[in-house]
Amino acid sequence: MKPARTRFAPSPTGFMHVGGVRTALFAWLVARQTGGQFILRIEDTDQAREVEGSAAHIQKSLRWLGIEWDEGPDKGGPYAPYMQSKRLDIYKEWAQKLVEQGRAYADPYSPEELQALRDKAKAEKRPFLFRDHRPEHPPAWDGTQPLRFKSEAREYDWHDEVMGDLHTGPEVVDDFILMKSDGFPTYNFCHIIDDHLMSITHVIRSQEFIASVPKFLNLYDALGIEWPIFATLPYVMAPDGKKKLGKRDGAKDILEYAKEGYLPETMLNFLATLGWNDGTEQEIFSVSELIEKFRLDRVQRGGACFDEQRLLWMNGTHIRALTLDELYARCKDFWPASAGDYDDAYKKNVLGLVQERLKFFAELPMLTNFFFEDLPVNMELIDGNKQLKKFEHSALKELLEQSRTAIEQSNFSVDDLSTKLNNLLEQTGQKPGVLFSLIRIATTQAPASPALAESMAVLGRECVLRRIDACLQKL
RNA sequence: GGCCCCUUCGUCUAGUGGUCCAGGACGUCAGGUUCUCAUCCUGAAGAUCGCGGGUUCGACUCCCGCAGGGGUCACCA
Repeated sequence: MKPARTRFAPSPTGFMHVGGVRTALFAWLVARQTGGQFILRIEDTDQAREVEGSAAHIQKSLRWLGIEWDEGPDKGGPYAPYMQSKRLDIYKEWAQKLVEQGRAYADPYSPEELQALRDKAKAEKRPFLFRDHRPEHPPAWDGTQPLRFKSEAREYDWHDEVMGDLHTGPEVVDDFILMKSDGFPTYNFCHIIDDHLMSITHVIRSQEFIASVPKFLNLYDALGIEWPIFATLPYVMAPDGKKKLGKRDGAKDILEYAKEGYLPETMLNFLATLGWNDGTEQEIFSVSELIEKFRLDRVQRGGACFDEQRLLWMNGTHIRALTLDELYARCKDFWPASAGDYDDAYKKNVLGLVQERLKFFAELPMLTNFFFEDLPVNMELIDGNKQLKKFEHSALKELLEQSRTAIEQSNFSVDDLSTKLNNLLEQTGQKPGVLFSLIRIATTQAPASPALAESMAVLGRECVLRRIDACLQKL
């Protein structure tokens, strides 16, 4: 496969959510898979909508995900600059070329006049086409009027890597604005110039642009630019499945997932398999597998719902696949405050016990706090336990005292604790459901915890006995 | 409204004429793994393949129509 040059070209109007990330991901995968380049280009041509700091935020998001770009505003490259607001002269030059060729003209209408024409067409129930209202003698373009493309009404056939073979009639090709009256180009114009100048081979973008492609094709032809390969991605849908996932439907800033302790490889795996599969039954893909196996022509044409449940499961799966050392390094910012004084070895032991229970790192404090601090004795845990509530407190106290004696004699290795615990079962004649529940609650004071012997081994003799004593006092 | 796209279990999907009275995964439910939670394992429920016509010996798969959903028709991208 020839090296592809793909790009992600966001406009800096806010944070990145999963839809944008998926578009970037697919473009990046194509570039990496073919040994080509992935370019980041900031499309900041709408001054009114621009949000301060959002270009930096987008870059931060991509970096967290590991979607690295080869050329971009911060690192430059052979086709710099990579920010459209810094390329205004280039667009002006190309616009001038079109004017000279008679393929662009100054738009003399005021917004009100234009609106009146549109309203009239609508009232008469016929489609509005600007090219039906071209001025006979347009004024010379001086840069203060919008500049329009003089389109050529014709039908188009083209291929889209995702959507297949597409066709439209001449009615969708119309004169559109190339340069706005503020001197900035429109997306419709400058993305074509930039993609050409930057030698972009694949234009990978989301669905909202598909209806405009014939217009773009007409412009490519007028400019004498060869068509790139098109790939149109369907939307990521809101959970209701009806409309595309937007901020109102809970589309979160992708960095929120970082804060909650989702792994970037989870996000990549999840987003890639949301609307794409390799034809096998594989669900979990590493990033390198994704790079190897991804194919644009296996991307679904219909939108796919964003399913948080599946994301949660997938993150747990990726967490479990990590070695303990990797996991430890990744979740270092998520420990409960009470863990502060404990050393790495202890925390690693704790982590080993909760690894298979962790779905996302923000759960770490809830899952591990009792390893770092003595929780207050909570009689509810005993009185509400379906095995223990049948017993009188005095009977439980006796049982726990007996247990303490046995546990005290252990060397606190997991094996020895298990042996002692098993002996205790015989001595007392109790079922594990009773005896182990009692000891587990006494030593953790947590509604849920890892296996008993393992937990006690990590907590250590002093701590276990102290907690049992505290519990005995309340019984 | 014109044009374009889409339509298989609740969700993500496999499936390119017979191997599909439709397979996998998430989720749900049940059982098992000496206590809880989780993991893991096993099992169950869950899709008349949007609807209606064709073509064919045979259609989820091909053709036509319809319906529903989505997108687009900006000096936004």
